Amino acid sequence: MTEAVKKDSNDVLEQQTPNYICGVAVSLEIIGGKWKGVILWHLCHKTLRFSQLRRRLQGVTQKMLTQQLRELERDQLVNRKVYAEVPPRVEYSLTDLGRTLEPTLRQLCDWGKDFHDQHR
Amino acid sequence: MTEAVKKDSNDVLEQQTPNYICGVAVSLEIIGGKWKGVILWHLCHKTLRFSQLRRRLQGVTQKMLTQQLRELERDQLVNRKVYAEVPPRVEYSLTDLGRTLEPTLRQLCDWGKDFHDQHR
DNA sequence: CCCATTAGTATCATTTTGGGTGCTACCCTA
DNA sequence: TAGGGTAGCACCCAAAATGATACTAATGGG
Repeated sequence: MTEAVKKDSNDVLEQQTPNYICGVAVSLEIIGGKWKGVILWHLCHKTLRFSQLRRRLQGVTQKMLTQQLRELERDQLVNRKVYAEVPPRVEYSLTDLGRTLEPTLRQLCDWGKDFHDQHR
Repeated sequence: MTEAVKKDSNDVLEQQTPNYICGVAVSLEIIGGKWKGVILWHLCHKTLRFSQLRRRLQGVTQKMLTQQLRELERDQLVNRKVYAEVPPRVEYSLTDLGRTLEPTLRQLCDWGKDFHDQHR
């Protein structure tokens, strides 16, 4: 390994935020990627069924949406409720844990809009 | 195209956050990925030179770090200051625009830590 | 002289992510 | 009876992100 990590004596005490439990990294693993953040943000506003979500996420394929929702469900941010109806009906909503992301998502949304506006 | 987008009459007025300018998506494009968020978070605390940053980002390769920093610089979140010294010295710091991310990064960090703790 | 340090670049290879297509079952409507 | 709407799954492929490795130049220390 060329990338050996050596000690830096001027630097040892500055390690306030070690990478091995950097919260930022954890969060971005969960809500990162092309769709998850946006999915959660939509579900913040209201419970949606699969097809509603798909329409809101312009450009997402069925496969991707299913996949992302499965992962969010696995991470317990999203509830999946299946109704035994025909045609099928499945509703997605935020769990309590999912709701704890709301302020963060709001900030991401606001910041992103500002950024987008500035860069015109 | 099988994925045709049809109108949903029950749904038209619910489009509060159209995807084509969803701030969340914009933000995640900028700070998403494996390293950018963490890089910014470290630079929030203090200006760092390349090698210091590299030590803090356990596991990053030189190439990735350079690449991510170039993109952050291009997006005007990070300043790059080169000192004409030998051995070379390059310091990275947040721009004013970069600083506007601090509250968001703080929330991401806190949430990520909580999430990490809960899942043990 | 030899080696380490610094901040890179160039060239691969690999892994992760995202996407296209086709299939299903059931019911309703035209 | 044909077609549309629903929420998927399976399979294969393309593209993007990430990573490993080797190389550079200038200088100071031993």
